[in-house]
Amino acid sequence: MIENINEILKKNQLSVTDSRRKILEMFQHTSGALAHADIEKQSGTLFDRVTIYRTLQTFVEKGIIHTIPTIDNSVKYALCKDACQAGHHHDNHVHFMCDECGTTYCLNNISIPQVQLPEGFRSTQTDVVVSGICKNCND
Amino acid sequence: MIENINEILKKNQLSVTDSRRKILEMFQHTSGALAHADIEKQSGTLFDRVTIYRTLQTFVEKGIIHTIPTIDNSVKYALCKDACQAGHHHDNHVHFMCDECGTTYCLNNISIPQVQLPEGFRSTQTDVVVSGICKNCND
DNA sequence: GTAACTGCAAAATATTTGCATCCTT
DNA sequence: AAGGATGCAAATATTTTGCAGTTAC
Repeated sequence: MIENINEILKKNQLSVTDSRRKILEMFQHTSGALAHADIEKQSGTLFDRVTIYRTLQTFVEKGIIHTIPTIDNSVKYALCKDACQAGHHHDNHVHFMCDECGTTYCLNNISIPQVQLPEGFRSTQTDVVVSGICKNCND
Repeated sequence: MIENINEILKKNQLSVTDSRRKILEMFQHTSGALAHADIEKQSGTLFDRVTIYRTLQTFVEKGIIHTIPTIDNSVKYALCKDACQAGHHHDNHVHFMCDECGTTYCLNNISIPQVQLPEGFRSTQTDVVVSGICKNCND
C-alpha cells in the first residue's frame, strides 16, 4: 500500500512528503469521502491546516481526488478512479450521502444514467447525488 | 406578480417585508439559481448582508427555495416548485451548470432517472447535476 | 544546490450571533 | 401593543496569501 502511494505521487510529478502520504493514505483507508475537517481531526497537530488546504488543492488539480457535490454544500473529496486525469475527470459514479450518519459513499459500480438535455445544451459531466439511509444505518 | 409574492409569503406565515419581497422577486425573475453574492450585488445597499443570510435561511426552511448541489461547492439557491413543502422537498429536477458562464439552470421538464442502489441502501432524494455548455454559450 | 513544500502569521472572505430598534400585523 | 424582522457591531469560521525556513530529489 505504501509503495502504491509513492507511486501515485511520483506518477503525478509530486514530491513525496509526509503530509501528502498521510492524506492520501486516509483516502485509501476510507470507503467514502473526506472533508477538510475530517482530515484535520484525523491528523491532529501533525501538519498545518494550510498544508491540508494546499495538499487537497494539489490533489484535485492532478486528478488524484475530486470534489463531491453535496446537498448541504459542504466540501468533500474522494479518490478518483484510475481513469481520471489532471483537469479531466471521469468519475462517473453515483455518490450517496447518508442522512443519518453523514457518510458519503462512492458507488463505483452503479453507472450514471443518461440524461436527455434540452436543445442547445451540451453536457461534459453528470453527477448524481443520492441521499437516504445507508447500509450501516439501515440495520 | 406582486400579488403572487405576497401570497407566497403569507401562505408560509411570513410577514411581508421589503427585503423578502425583493429577494423573492429576484428568484422569480431569473431562470436559474442565485448565490448570496448575486443577491447582494443586485440589491446594492438596499438591505444588510445579514438580512440576506437570514432571508435565504428562512426561505429554505419554509420550502420556498432550495439549495443546489454544485461541483465547485458554491452555495446556490433556486425556487422550489409548488409541490415543495417545508422540510420536505420534491425538487426532482435536473440542475445544469454552465462551465463557461457559470449560470445554473433548473431543468424542470427533465425527469430524474431512477438509480439502482446496492442492497441495504434506501434513497429519499436524488439530485442530478449536469455540467457543460449551456444554450447561450453554445451559439 | 535548487526547486518544491511546509509552517507560521496575517489577510481576506464568509457566516453566525446578540441586541437594540423598527416594522408588520 | 406585541411579536417578528432588520441593521449594526462583533464574534466565529473558513479560505487564501506572503514569506522565511526546511526538505525532497
